[in-house]
Amino acid sequence: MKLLGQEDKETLATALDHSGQRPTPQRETVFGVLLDQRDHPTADEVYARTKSRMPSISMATVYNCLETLVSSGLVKQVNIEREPTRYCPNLAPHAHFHCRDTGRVYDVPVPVGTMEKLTDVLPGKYQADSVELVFRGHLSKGTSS
Amino acid sequence: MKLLGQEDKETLATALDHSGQRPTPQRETVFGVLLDQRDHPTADEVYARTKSRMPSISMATVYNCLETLVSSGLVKQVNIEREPTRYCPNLAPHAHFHCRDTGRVYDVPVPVGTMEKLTDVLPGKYQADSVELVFRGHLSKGTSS
DNA sequence: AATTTGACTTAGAACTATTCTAATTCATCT
DNA sequence: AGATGAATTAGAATAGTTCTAAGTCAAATT
Repeated sequence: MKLLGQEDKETLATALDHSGQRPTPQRETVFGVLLDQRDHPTADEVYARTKSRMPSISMATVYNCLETLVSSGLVKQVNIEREPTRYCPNLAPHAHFHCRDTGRVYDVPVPVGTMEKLTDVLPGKYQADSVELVFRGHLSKGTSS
Repeated sequence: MKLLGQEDKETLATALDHSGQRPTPQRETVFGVLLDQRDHPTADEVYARTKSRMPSISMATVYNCLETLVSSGLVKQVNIEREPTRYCPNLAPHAHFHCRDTGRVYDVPVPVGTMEKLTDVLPGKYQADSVELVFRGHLSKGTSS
């Protein structure tokens, strides 16, 4: 899939507008890249994929667009160890699994309320507004992708 | 406290020996720095603190020592967002709280079994050998340090 | 006790992901 | 059409960390 659907386009426009920013072809294309292949690409990977759809785009713009998308709340950054930042358009609360063999990062859905429940371990003085849960390990063999 | 106690020295020697490495004055001093002030210092901070006890030490050696301690299992790295890596000699399973105001990182003790239990959300093909739980937010006012 | 060996330390260069800068382009508003 | 300001761009700069190559040191061997 090459272009952003009408629905996604409106999601983007609304979210950007809400944070006082404008939809642009570059932002739409980058957003489309993230929606099309949800494998937590790095900025480099987003750049490569975006360039194949819009050859004139620059790395700086990719970083700018990603930052814009993050600030508008449409995309989340995923940082694991000291590896390059990855980008994730999955807005539902979820955990991540980081495969030591391939370096790949997988979304792990969690039952509703699970992430919020975790804050129960926090002593009262800590007011958490975000919870991050990352597993690291291996995929059992016989699994693909 | 300036020097490593006999007990800690033996812990260090044993752990290093176990991974085929040697205890050295630099490694002992860096380890002592981490044990003395458990505030998740960055390499820069460890360097500054170590230098005040052993002025001739170099940044490269601090990185080397930290890496040695990590590889021997005595110290854990704590990575939050893209901030500099922090170092933590707390080996018990625990979570972290990252204060958005100060950037400080706090250990959050969790009930025995809690971290392990989290792996229940993982589909079978994911074999986790480590679980990382990080909260981000603010400290309610009226609390110190 | 001198020599060898190999691990450890060190200074500085190199690397990499990301951010910054300053110039240009572009769309919108008068 | 001209002005305004946001967005894009190339390349320079930055920062944390790792690498390199030379020097040091302690233990093992002669």
